[in-house]
Amino acid sequence: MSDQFETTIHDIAKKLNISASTVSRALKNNPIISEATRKLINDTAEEMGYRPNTLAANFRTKRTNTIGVIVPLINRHFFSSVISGIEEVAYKKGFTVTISQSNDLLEKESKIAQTLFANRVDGVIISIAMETTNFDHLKLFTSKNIPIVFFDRVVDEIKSHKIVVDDFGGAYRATRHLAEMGSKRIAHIGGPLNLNIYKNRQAGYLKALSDLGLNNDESLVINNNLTREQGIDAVQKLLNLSEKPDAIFCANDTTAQSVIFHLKNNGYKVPDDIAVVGFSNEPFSEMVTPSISTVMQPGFLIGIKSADLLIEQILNKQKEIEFQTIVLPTDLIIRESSVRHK
Amino acid sequence: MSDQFETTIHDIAKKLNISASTVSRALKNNPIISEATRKLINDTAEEMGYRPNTLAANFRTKRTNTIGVIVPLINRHFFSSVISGIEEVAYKKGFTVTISQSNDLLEKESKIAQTLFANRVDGVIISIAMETTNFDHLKLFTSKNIPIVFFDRVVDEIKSHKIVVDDFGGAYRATRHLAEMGSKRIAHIGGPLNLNIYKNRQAGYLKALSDLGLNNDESLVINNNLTREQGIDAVQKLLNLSEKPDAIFCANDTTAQSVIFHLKNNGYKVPDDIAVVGFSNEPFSEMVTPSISTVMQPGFLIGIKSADLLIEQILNKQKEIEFQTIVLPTDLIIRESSVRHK
DNA sequence: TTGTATGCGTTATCAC
DNA sequence: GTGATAACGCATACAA
Repeated sequence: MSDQFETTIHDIAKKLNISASTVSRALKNNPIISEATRKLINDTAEEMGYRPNTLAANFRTKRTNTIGVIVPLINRHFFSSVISGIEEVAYKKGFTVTISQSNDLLEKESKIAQTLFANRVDGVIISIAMETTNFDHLKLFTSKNIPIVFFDRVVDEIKSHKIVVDDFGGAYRATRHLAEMGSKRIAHIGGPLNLNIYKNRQAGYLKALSDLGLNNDESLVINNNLTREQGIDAVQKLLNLSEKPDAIFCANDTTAQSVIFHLKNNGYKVPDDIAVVGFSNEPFSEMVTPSISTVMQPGFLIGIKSADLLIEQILNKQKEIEFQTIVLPTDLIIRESSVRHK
Repeated sequence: MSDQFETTIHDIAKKLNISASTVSRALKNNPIISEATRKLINDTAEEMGYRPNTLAANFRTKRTNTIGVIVPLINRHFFSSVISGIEEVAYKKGFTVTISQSNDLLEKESKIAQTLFANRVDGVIISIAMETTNFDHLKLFTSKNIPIVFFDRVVDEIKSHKIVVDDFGGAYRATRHLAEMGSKRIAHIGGPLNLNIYKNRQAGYLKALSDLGLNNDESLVINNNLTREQGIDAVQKLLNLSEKPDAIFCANDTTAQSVIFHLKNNGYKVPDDIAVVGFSNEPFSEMVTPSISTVMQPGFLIGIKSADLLIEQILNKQKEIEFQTIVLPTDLIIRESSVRHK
């Protein structure tokens, strides 16, 4: 019941009448140790039930082989996909992943950062909270030369690797697609513009409109936090316009779904009366009726790339690094909610 | 650019001409230290930019304030909800959460367990992989008196706290509900029976049938791994029967969705020809058409409870604990896929 | 190829 | 209340 005795490298050394350093080297497969002694040591270690004390090693080396991940909310498909990708890479490379959620609150994000810092994570992967506009808590890491990789919601002010998706291009193609389906008055329900992702989606939408020669009517653009309730409010506002839209490009799928729901409830046909495109390709979007056209973001791949870049940086800390911003492609997935039958 | 100098308690001690032990005590708010010196020390610490070295403390105390979580797949709504709950509690109580996914593979689960063990996590929360039938890798923890809490997919062989939901009751109510909607031949697509959750769901189904006086036709029960593809195979088998079912109770929502999809494609009306109920209340189930009747499991609450129990155990390690199995209620959510209009 | 000596920063034990 | 000292288990610079 009580914690047992633990064998250390010293115990092994004593038993074999060799030094602890040799044991230490042998166990880490240091090539300087002869094959014979290595084998002897490994066998004895196993026989004695030796288990390395990671805590001691971490303490000694000042490294933890741990990477910290901060996301707004674990329980969101996009983020859990990213985490899944991070975890996969990290696991393969012998890193442990510590995950925290900011709940989109700056204060919590800041506390988490301090905890991770105190726990000496070797690096951080983060998508910042909606609230976050001050980045002092992240400068903790950069000031100590601890690498950060941003994804999705990135911070321009901090020099680091960044992984984003082509929000602009995705939004641009979505908007053009709506036009190609015969829409003339294309509305947009967007997110908070302090976040680049939403700014870029909106920019893509606007650029498409101007390229298409459609006049940009400001009453057709509504920005909110993209919740289900706000989606309903927004679409109702659009329906109250004297000139209603004939298409709506929503900056996420949740909004698209609530928009479609509200339209159907009010006797509008989707896509025939009003076509809808969302963003993110949440799992539900292909399952609902009508299935939702949307823009796919490769969450799992983002996770893979983020972890790859971070770990590379951790392992090559001395090197001067040229920071890159990787833009992963988005894909327009055309489904029922935007394809007119007439 | 290079890692800076770090102030230690010795630096503070030297500056104040006191001993390091006093500094250590003061910084940990040990009441034995006088208010005056405590304040002096705290102020000096701040002034000198002191930050505690968690690694050293962990090493010394053999504790990490970290709890390890192992789930089959992070990127599944139920599991990410649980994780979300765990993270919330852990964060409040000053614990860090390390998350790994087994991908439902015993080998990976086992390696993860060893890593967590080597990293000296203070406790583990786990839902075991579908494959897992041997538990040696988990006995690692119990043998060293490191607490484990199981949730969802629990292990009878290991003594510990367990959090499950009332699978039996949920399945029972789902089946009765299908009967109340006029179904006479109720089929069941279940999961692997080495997992209690699926065994219990199946038992609830069977008990309901017997209570209802419906004869239990073995050809109406199919067990598989509940993937989308296997769901389609299973429902096709059921449709090939000379006496087809008029209702199907599926052990998860993914299967329910693929079953409904296949039924619609083959000209069957859901629920009128064949009613369907799923299990888990995945987010998509209320959004699809027809919306899926299902059994709700309180994922977030499971996370909260698991973390509460685990942390309590960690903090009271000396006490003999009476292990409990907490059964959280499930709720039948009735939607379109099971409500007949005639 | 192996051994010796030392230190990492903290906490625990004992003494005062 | 405070101080002196000894670990904790490992890794590494240096010596041989």
